[in-house]
Amino acid sequence: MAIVDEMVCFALYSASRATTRAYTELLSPWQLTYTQYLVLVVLWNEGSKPVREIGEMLQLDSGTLSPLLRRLENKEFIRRERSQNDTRVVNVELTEQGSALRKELAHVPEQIACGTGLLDIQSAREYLDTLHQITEQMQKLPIKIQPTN
Amino acid sequence: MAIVDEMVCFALYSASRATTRAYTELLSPWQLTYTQYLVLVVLWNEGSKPVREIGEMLQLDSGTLSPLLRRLENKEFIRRERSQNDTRVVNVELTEQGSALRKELAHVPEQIACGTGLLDIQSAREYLDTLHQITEQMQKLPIKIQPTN
DNA sequence: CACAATTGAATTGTGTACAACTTAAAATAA
DNA sequence: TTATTTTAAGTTGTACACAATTCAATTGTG
Repeated sequence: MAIVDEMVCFALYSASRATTRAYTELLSPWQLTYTQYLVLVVLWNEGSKPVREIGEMLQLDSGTLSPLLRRLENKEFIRRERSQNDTRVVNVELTEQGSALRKELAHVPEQIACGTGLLDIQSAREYLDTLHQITEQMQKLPIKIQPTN
Repeated sequence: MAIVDEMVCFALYSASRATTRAYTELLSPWQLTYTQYLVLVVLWNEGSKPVREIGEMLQLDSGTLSPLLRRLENKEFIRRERSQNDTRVVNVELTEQGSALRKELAHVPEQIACGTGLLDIQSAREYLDTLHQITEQMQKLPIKIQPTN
């Protein structure tokens, strides 16, 4: 059984990489990576957001986000502005160009949907549940001794 | 539906990263990454193999493998030797230490199995099938015009 | 044989991931 | 209020992942 689980992990790793490649290929005319696209999706759906909240939603830390946001800023899809209330916080907002991308990239979800090969919403949702369960369980592994200081 | 498919892609990406983190945490006493572990698994199961074949099995190219193998060689878990027949080919073989790791790391699959939360072989296999299907489909995306030169 | 095309591995360059650290600012406690 | 702690973002360093290129060796073809 343990060997099958390791096969599941490898399959997960392979499927994730294949998916990232497919996205990046689709997004190549805009010179966007999958992770950059994810940040844009967050902003399209949620509006301006501080770096920390984007990080929470995508489970990415500032070590990943800071340089990524700098690149999105250089491409002029986003702007970064320090918050007035709390100058530690940097708010990320879409530029005109960044907002316009939403329509330009409307074909991406459709294209990707062909790639999952999932036929009905029912099975897709069940699939999602299992993936969420794996993510949650893996985040608990390995069972660490809680720091007590 | 397309939105659900994008959710599946993100869930895949999250689950894969959580899995890699769990492995790397488990492997940290040996200073091994998940990808390095995968290469060792290949060698434990298949014996010495040229770089190209390892790359085929893990779907990794020489740009990833060459530096990774150098690191495994520095740790003295593997050796690299140019083939006599075809000097383009580099064969990768386990060292004594590298072979010994197999027993030392026997606990890893068990630990990881707890992390998938998959209860029976039946559902695990079904899950595997779907992951393979996604990987295959994604590799076909986007439908590219075949170069005709 | 000669030469063009292909192959195997390595290298270079870009972009994540992520741990560990730094710095400044804000919240809390003493 | 001062001192301590916590928090937000950025920086540094390591290691994939992968496209593109290089180089040498081999294979194929005329």
